[in-house]
Amino acid sequence: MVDNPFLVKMRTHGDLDGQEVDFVRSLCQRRETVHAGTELAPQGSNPEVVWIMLSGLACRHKSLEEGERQIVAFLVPGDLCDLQVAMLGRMDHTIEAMVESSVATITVLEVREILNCRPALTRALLMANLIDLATVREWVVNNGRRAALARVAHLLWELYLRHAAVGLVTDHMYRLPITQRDLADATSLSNVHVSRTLTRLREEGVLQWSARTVEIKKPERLREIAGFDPDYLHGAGQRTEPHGLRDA
Amino acid sequence: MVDNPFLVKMRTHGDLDGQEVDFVRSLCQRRETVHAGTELAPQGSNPEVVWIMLSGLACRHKSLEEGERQIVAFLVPGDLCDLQVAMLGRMDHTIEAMVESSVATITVLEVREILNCRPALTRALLMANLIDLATVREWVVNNGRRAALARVAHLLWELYLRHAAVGLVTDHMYRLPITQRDLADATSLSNVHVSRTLTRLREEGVLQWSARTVEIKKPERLREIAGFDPDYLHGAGQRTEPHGLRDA
DNA sequence: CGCAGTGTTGACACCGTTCAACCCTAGTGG
DNA sequence: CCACTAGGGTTGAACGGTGTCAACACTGCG
Repeated sequence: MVDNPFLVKMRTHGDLDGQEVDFVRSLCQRRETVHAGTELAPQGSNPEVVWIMLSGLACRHKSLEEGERQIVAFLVPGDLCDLQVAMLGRMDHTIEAMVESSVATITVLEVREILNCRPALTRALLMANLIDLATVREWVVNNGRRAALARVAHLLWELYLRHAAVGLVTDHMYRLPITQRDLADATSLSNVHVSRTLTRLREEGVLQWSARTVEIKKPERLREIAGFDPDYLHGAGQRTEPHGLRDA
Repeated sequence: MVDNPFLVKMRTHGDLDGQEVDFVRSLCQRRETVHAGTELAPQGSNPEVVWIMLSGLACRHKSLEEGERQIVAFLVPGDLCDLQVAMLGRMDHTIEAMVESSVATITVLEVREILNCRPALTRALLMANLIDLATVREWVVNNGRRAALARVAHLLWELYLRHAAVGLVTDHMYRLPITQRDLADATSLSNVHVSRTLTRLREEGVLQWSARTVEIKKPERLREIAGFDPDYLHGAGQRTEPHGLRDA
């Protein structure tokens, strides 16, 4: 099993001392397993806790009339959701687990304690928040201005980097246990066109996606097709070529 | 002249006492006038201050190859930019004034002071941040899943509500001193198609846009065309029908 | 007056959608 | 062990919304 992905992420956003590392570990004690389809935070609800993804995959999505929906973010292990909403708002979208996932819950009180007494950790949380914001902005650009091929490539490359950043890439492969329809809902394409687009990427030997696992075969080419500029990840994707980050 | 729009906005996000009101006013003392086209924060820069828009209009945008660009947010009076970036990051996009604008600058030190000593104001800032985030997400939905007519309608209605929330709507009119190309860059459409779409809205008598001023003639119809759900503004757009909010 | 930027309109092309048929696989139950 | 089913993926054909290109109109300004 890899190390706690949330801890890994917090460490990349700032140097935590031993005490703070212990504190982060203790935060992730209260765990819960949710199965695929569970709505952690339905639209309209008032969450009283903040979730930390420890394993699995979740997404934020908004649905419009007629069953159409748009996914506006993926939550991978290490991500945490809705610091602000838990403190002062109502969900304007839904957070849903896409596969069986393990999450830790921390209370608003614990969050306040962090903000008051843990400057290094606070800084790391702010950084994570900044990256989340930048990522949504990049999605506007991606879904708005790039053609289907680049768009799908961009998303799969982003997810590759984000998984790599928390040690979840092995031999250029990461798990992506979602359907093409989910990918379509994230890229604002139709499921049919996502299928065609993936076929093209596969035929060009850029990547494989089977058994719920994405394998990047030509990283450089994929990045090029995607027109990817990693700035928006603010360093979280710097280990673009993870070397032997195996489970251990 | 209307009241300080930043103060108006902070007050809608929490009850500030007299002392805090004074403090907010004092924050907006150090003003600066920037002309159209000024890049307040170019991509790649490390801002050391936080801006507050007092008048005018600005946008965040990212450009791709070949001069294409995507606007990812508009900044109207009362908005403030980049709390987090000023504290810990580099700009991954550009903030640019679209017309001559008046901005106040506050230093990172002052921000820290607020976070440490002004709980009500801190709360209001967090709320503003939450709404900014929710707004970008809504843009993903808007640009990704709605047809051109609804998309343009949605954006113009959003801007209507946001101007109303800071007292900048009079007789269902607000100033929007931008070009159709700007609108196209925000909605991920071409300028030509924006032109056609606006013509349709005009022909249906829903709105007018001339002399850099948008006049909403059939609010209910516009909302309907847009498929607008105001949830994401978290109450900031509740005064949907401002009654005689005249300059005074 | 001339110019440049902006907006409008028409013709046409194209990317992506929709609809439909079909395949493949995993899971279920007999 | 096989038959059946359901969901997901693939492929083809036709349609349509939006982009592109181009010409022209309008406006404000030097």
